[in-house]
Order: sequence, then C-alpha cells, then structure tokens
Amino acid sequence: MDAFYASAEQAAKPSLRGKAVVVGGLGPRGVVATASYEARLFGVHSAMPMGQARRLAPNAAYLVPRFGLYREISEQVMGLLRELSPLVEPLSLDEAFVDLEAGGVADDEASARAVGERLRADIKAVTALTGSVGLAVSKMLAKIASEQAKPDGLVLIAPGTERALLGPMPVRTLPGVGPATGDHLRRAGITTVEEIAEAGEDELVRLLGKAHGVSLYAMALAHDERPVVAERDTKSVSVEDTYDVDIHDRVRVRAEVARLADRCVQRLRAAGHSGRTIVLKVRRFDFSTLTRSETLRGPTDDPGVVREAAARLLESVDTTGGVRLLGVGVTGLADYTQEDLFAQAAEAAAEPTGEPVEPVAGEAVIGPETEPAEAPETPVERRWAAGHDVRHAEYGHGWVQGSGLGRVTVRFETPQSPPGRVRTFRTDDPKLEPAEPLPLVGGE
DNA sequence: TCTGGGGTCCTATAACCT
DNA sequence: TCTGAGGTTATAGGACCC
Repeated sequence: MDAFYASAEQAAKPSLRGKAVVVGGLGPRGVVATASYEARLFGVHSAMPMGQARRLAPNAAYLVPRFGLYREISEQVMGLLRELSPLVEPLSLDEAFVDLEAGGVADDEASARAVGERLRADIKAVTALTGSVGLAVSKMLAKIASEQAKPDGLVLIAPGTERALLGPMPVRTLPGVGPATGDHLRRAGITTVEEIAEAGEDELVRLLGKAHGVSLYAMALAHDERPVVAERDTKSVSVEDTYDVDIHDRVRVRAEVARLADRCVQRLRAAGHSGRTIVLKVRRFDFSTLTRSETLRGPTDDPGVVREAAARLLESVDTTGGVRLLGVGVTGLADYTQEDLFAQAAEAAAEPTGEPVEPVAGEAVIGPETEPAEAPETPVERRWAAGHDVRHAEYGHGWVQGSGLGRVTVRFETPQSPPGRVRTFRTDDPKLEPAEPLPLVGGE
C-alpha cells in the first residue's frame, strides 16, 4: 500500500486529500510513522523526529496512528491476496509476498501482469486506497519492483534482466543492508550491487561475517531462493514505552516496569501463548540501551510471575542519570495448554520462593514525596487525540483536529462527504463523544 | 525538541555436557 | 585424570525491517 497510514487518513477525512499529512507519535519524543506524498515534498519521511517534521512542514496535518482502522483495511487486502494463492506471507499491515505460481493464477509474463493489474483494481474498489505491485521470480526482486512501482503502479522484472537492473543500484537497495552495513561496505570501497558481486564471497564474509556475507553475495547475484511462507509462528511478545521526560525516581521506575509486565502478559494471553524467558529493556538518558533476561523453569502467563522476574532484572540495572524507555518482553513462547498450568503449579509448590507475591499497586505507590515536581499531572479532563473520530449530538460525525486549553476543535465530515466545517467545543461538552471510524467504502 | 514500537535474525561468549 | 572437540543453552548486544 502507498503511504499507508497517511492514505487511510486522507480517505477517511476528505479535507486532508491533496494535503500534507503526517502520522506518528505527537509527544515531544515522537517520530514519523508515515508521511503522505504531499508531505514528502517538504522532506518529511518515516523515522524522522516529529520536531524536525514540524519545522519542515509546519502546515501539515499531524495525526496519531489508528491501528484499528489500518488493521481492518489490511485484512480486506490480505483477503484479496488469499484469493490469488494460499501462499501469502504478510510482512506488515501494508505489505505481503504472494506466490502466484503456487496459486496457479499466473504462469507467464502476460498473465502475471494481468493478475497484478486486476489486484490493484480490486484493492482500490474494496478499500478506496491505492496499492503497488512488484512482480518477479524471487522475494527480493519482487520487493525491489514494488518499491519502483510506488505510488500506484506495477513493475515487472523480466526474467534474465535481473543482474543488469541490480548492478548499478546502491548497496542499500538489498534487503539486510542498513546504515551500519552500508557504512561498512562504503569504507571498503563498495557502494553498488555490482561491486558486491565483484568483491567475491570470501571478501564479503571477511567484511561482514559468515551468515551475512554469504547471503549478501547471493543477493547481489540475484540469487534468492527463499520460499514464501504463509504462517510463521510468533517468537516473542513485548511492550515498551518511551517517556516524555526521563524518569529519575527509582520507585517510579519499578512501578512502570510492573505496569509494562502486566500489559505484556495481557497481550501474551490474548494471543493464547505463554513464555519461558522474561526480558527487561532499559534505554537510559544517553540513549544507551541494555537488556537483561531470565529464563524460568517452565512457561508462564502469570502476571505476578512476570512482574517479579522483571523486578528482579531491574535490580541489576543502574538507572541513575535517568531512564528514557522501559520495556518488558517474553520469548521462548509455548502454546498455552492446560498441562503447562499444572506443571507450573506443581513447580511453584515444590519450590518455595521465600516470599509471597507482592502485588504492585501501580499509581498508589507514587506518593507526592517520591515524585519530584518535574512532571506536572495533566488535569483530569477527557483526552481528545488528534485525528480520532467523534460524534456530536447536533453536528454528527467528525474528527478531532486539535485540542488544548480546555477546547477541542472538530471537523465534521465523513469519508463520503465533501470537505467539512470546523467547530470548537469545550473539552467537557456533554454532546461530544468518541466514535468508531466509518467504513471508507460503501457508507451510504 | 533528536532519535517510536513491535518484531526478527545473527553473533559472541560462557557454562555445561558428553 | 587430563585435555580437547563439539554440541546445546542462556545471555547480551546489535543490525535490520516496517
């Protein structure tokens, strides 16, 4: 999908069509998730700090991501892909590989092109959004083709032309070459795919290590036999938060870790998993990041157990100087089964820990004397997140354009309406309530 | 106003086992 | 008994991807 989050917001909000739209974290430490093509003209791009984006494009619309909406659209598109082949490998909400050969829908260039164009038309009809299609003999080349096809296009790499096409491209084109590997190669005088091929496998292994060297050399020769894999099992579940202001208070750090552990377990359970290894992640004030992990004797999905392990891990970390991010994760996942529970209970009974599980009381732990004046509590008013849908008793459906100082500004429009009017209300206006996103297509 | 959140995979090292 | 080769696990860190 093209500029997926931003395009979805433009489809939902007629007044934003043709305008610069930036979707991402709006806090002081937010980064850009997606910029619309209009915003990209100002130099805004993914992963850029929001502050920088605002300097480059001060008049763009800045919105918080709405994953629920994106997930619904994603499922519609993945459904269309599965009509083409059982072998569909999603890479993210907005990207997937499809093995057309396995689907029996394309066996030559012309039929592949026809399938691709029909798919693009179907995506547009079903979602009101544009998608791009890359067609080639391997995953790597299909991906490169789809990048070239964006926005709203289709590119087919004809068999036999791969090496010639790849040769002059920068090394960063190849999957697995990021900033670090790119620098590494550049220092060795290698800047194009051609030069990787000329360097030879031995040289690449010497530069980058065994696995990376071998695979990169193969990619440079356009050799990529990786199969399209439909269902890949989840290997880990984690949650993390970056704080608007570094946390110095150790008591507060402990409370946050307990909160994150609970959230992580919620997600773990929702996915029907339990896990054996607990991981704590700490990013300090200077952006240095460290992880600590502990492997239990058996898998768990017990919040108390995860909380305790995370708390233990925290005790081995020095947080003086302040903490910017905390995270808690679980790996070594097992399917949640009744046996696991019994085994766990038996183990717990057989292995006295010496102290009972101390429930962490979240907010209650934070007393005024432990909380320096650095983080003023936001008043207990309703939060109106920029971009979220609302309904007003008189004016109907709209979305939050901005809020602050006890006021919230709403634009009243729907995916099918013309661009709408803006009105401002008090944040506690009883006629205003949060609403679900409306369908982008087919709404009356 | 520098730098999110959710993942995957690879590497190195140490401990332990055979 | 000592030494070594080689496997598996646990742990920590880093690169990369969207």
